[in-house]
Amino acid sequence: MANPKFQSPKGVKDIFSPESEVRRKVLDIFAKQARLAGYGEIVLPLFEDIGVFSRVGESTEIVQKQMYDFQDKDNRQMALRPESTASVMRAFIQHRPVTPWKCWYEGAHFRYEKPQAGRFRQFHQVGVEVLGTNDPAADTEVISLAAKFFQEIGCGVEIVLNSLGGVESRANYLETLRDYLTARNNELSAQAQKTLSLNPLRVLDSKVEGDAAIISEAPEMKLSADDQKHFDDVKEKLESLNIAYTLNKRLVRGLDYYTRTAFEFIATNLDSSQDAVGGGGRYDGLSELLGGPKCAGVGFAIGIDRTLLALEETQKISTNTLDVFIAYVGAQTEAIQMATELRQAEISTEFSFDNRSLKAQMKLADKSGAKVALILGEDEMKQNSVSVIELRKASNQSLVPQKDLKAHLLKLLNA
RNA sequence: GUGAUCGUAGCUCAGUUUGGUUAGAGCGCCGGGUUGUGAUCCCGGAGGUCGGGGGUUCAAAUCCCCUCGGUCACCCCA
Repeated sequence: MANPKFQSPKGVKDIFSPESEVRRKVLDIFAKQARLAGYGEIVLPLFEDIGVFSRVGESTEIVQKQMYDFQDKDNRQMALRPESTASVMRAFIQHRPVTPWKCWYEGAHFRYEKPQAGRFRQFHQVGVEVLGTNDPAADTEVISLAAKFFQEIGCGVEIVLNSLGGVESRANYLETLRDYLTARNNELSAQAQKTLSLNPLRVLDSKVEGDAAIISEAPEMKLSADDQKHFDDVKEKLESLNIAYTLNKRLVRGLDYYTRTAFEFIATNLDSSQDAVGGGGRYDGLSELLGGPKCAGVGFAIGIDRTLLALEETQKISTNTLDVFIAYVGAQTEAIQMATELRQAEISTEFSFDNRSLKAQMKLADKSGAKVALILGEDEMKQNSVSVIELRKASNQSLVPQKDLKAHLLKLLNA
């Protein structure tokens, strides 16, 4: 990094090929899986009125200190989206699509945080939401869709599952827990005390050793009969699909709006503290929070940057390589024409600029990874033909009439 | 937000402890090794105001301060 006058902002990165190629592939696989399950894409704004997000998680860190907010020229308080569920909900309330409504999305999200392994200020998420049903089958479908995605891209994940109770039992439990923890406040770590004032549920997630005893003695969430039945149903259906999961009563999630089913996807080969590659759950009270009708919902979000990080170790996804490299001697125009024709036939083709020496061009051809090099020089032009060299095989060169070139190449490339 | 650590060619780094002639290596890049042929090999070349700013000194990549950025942990989360 010499002395560039400008560089990318803190916590934000440029992604070059071939890394970007892998990423594209992963995104395509997600889109395909979502469509296969009948989800339609929703393209949302990257920023919203700040209220859309702040309403939804007043006590969360995401809203309290990680919001990338700004004032526009009309003095409106806006925020770059830190997540998309709230945006989806806002769009739903605004346009009222027929329910049950299933959508998927993909795009950049922003959180004003100190960057770290697997954590950036701009990061890419994909996700789905199902609105207008509390059928446990929806929970299961959503989880199995994510599981299928991870399987397709070859990323090992552990599915962690919990139930946070319905809107009412969750609220009741929150009170019980708050009372209990407040009573023992002075025994808690300073960190936990701070968390307690924000969200008692998340104290259960404390990793401070001294808090362990207090946490283990804490009253447990009692699911109502309905909530328990719902949860059992979700589990049963997951089992019927052979989707393995582990239960964890401590799983709480970062946003406050979750109710009933909550889940997380933990990358098995990521040992950094940022090993959650995705998460989601049910949010049956969210619509009302944003001034909408009563409307149940369930969904998840998956962090693509982190997923890619987890994938790096396994390198399961291969990127495309070039098919043909055209080297030319005094025939640049013909080379361009030929490249255009081959591309038309969906043969990926490249040639070099700047009229370089044949030797230089052959070196480029080799480095480009092309399977075949073509030479278009005076001799070939005279005979209306092209020299075809199979780069990955021991010296294998032949002269092919230009009219037969396409067919010849297709045969070589498909062999 | 708290803390640690790093920042020298496009990349990976040496040199910083014990300040001192034109700042090095490997890889990569460009060119050449006779007429139009890739890996390998040989030869040559380009490329750095040592992240930026200030200070100490006869002298700073090397010491001090500030700042920006990277990395990592805590917090939290995707």
